[in-house]
Amino acid sequence: MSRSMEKIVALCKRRGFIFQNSEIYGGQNGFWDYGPLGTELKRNVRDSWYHDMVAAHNELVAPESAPSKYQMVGVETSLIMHPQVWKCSGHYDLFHDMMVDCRETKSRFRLDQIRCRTVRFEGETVKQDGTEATLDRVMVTSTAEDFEQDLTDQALKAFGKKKKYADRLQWEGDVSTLDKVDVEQFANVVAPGATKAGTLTAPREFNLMMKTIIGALGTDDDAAFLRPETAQGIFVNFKNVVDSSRVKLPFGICQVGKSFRNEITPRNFTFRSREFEQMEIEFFCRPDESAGWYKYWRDRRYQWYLDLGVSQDRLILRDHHAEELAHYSVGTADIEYAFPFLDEGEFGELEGVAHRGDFDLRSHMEGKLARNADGDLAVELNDDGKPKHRGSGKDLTYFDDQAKERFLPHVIEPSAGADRATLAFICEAYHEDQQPDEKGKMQERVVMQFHPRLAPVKAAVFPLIKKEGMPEKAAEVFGALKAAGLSCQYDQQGAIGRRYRRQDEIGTPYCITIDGDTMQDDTVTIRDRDSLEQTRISVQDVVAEVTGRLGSV
RNA sequence: GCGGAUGUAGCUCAGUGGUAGAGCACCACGUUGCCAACGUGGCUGUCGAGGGUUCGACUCCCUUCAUCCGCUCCA
Repeated sequence: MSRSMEKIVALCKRRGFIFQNSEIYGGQNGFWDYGPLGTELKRNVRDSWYHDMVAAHNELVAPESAPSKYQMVGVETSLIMHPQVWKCSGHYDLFHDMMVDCRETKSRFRLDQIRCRTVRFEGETVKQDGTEATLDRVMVTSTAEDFEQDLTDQALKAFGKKKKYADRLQWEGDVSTLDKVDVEQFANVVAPGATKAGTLTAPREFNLMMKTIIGALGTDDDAAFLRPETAQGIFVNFKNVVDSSRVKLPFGICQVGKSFRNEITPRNFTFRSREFEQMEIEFFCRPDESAGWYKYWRDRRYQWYLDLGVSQDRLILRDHHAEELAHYSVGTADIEYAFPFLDEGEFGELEGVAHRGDFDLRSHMEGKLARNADGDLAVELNDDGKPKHRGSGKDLTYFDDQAKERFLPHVIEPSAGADRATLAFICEAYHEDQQPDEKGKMQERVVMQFHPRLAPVKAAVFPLIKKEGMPEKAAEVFGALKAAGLSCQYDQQGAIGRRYRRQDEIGTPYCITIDGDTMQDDTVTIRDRDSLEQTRISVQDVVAEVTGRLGSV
């Protein structure tokens, strides 16, 4: 079986799943459009998620393996939020990085992460890139953890000296970081790992948040951002939801919606896009119960993909290592899929389940948090001792009227990518197999083996031939399926085998054919996409048979 | 952002400094009638975009956009 990404992308385009955005104008890097079938598919992904997580959740019964009963509600919040939201959440600071590229080593660095120090070596010189000049004083750099040692190594390497001459280096000034160095000086800087000086480009700002302007006469003062995640819309509405909807801890607030990030390198089809859709849950619970809920959501969300047909061989639940954790996170697990565009043994993130403690609610209460010298989270202060980004000042604590306690809930965040999930389901569905044609000769078949709940078209209806009343009868059956709310296609074009193959290629699970017998005894055949098995059923049972086979949708 | 490759019909691809091609798909008619059938006929192109060289550019040159691969980046 070949799962080459190229073939999957071609099929997506050919059959109207996914198109390049603005394609007739040459395309737009990092943006994709869903065609008719892709729209149905993605809607089924979203609907399945919302149905399984929220709509069908019974708050009166504790699911097996859940620590207790819980409630689930939804919100739908605006794409653009108050700019202060992003300052307090930490996105504003973290998304604005000054970066430099090295022309020699082809590597890219965050300016503030490069340590540097000026050095000379007894009249020895270093070549300058792009000129004939030789320098007797250069600034060496390091991104290593042990930068003191690394700076020494870099300096010796630059001057072409052996390690034993380390004590003959003449250092000037203290170790600094490159963001504090004037750009004019960059010609004398030896980049990490480089052999010549002056290979760094001028620093460029990488603004990962998408900026926009509010107001018809908007100036830069009216700058706002398109949200880089939907989660903050939930956090800032936490109090509203608690005050308005009689929810009691533990409960989750869910949201499905678009988010935007200026990814540096959009790549791999829809996997890394600049506009993408998230399906997020922020689950609020008592701090002392948070570990149990974290485990519950990890397993629950992993199982969700398996239940929708993703094979266990290609789906992993991976706990982050301690050093991989974001500064606020107590624990994070990724649900990852072995996409065909990745190397063997590599996985791409579909969803992150994070234990976020009280970080988010606290941030919006008190202001932007950062780790202090003791390693505790505290409001980040400016040099003048005032909060760097002031919070809302609103009380976001929760009063537990059973325990008579007031506290800040902890949060478990299962954050799924709707486009990534859709892409994973597409990749997972793609199969090539051999099926016999009418002469019994084996023919290559492309079949999208979508789980029936996700299949963009649930059933297709064919009259075996275009006359003898069959099209009319087929139209009746088609009408009944449509009236039942099922996404269906009617096709009387071409040979029957070709019509089956067309449906296989878009993953339609069931094909219903009206033939000569139908006209006699009012029965039709229903053909299964994966087994090719045909069963004869009564016309009046068609809707019940199809909905029955589809299961709960 | 860097390096390499690619871009021609709906799809897969050929092509040459001198009138744009094939197969498949699609549509119509006929024949057949349950797994990519056959016959006949038909439709389809800003040769990714912009500029330059040339009498003439799909072809040569420059720029640009997009996709893929490798680096890099990814709170």
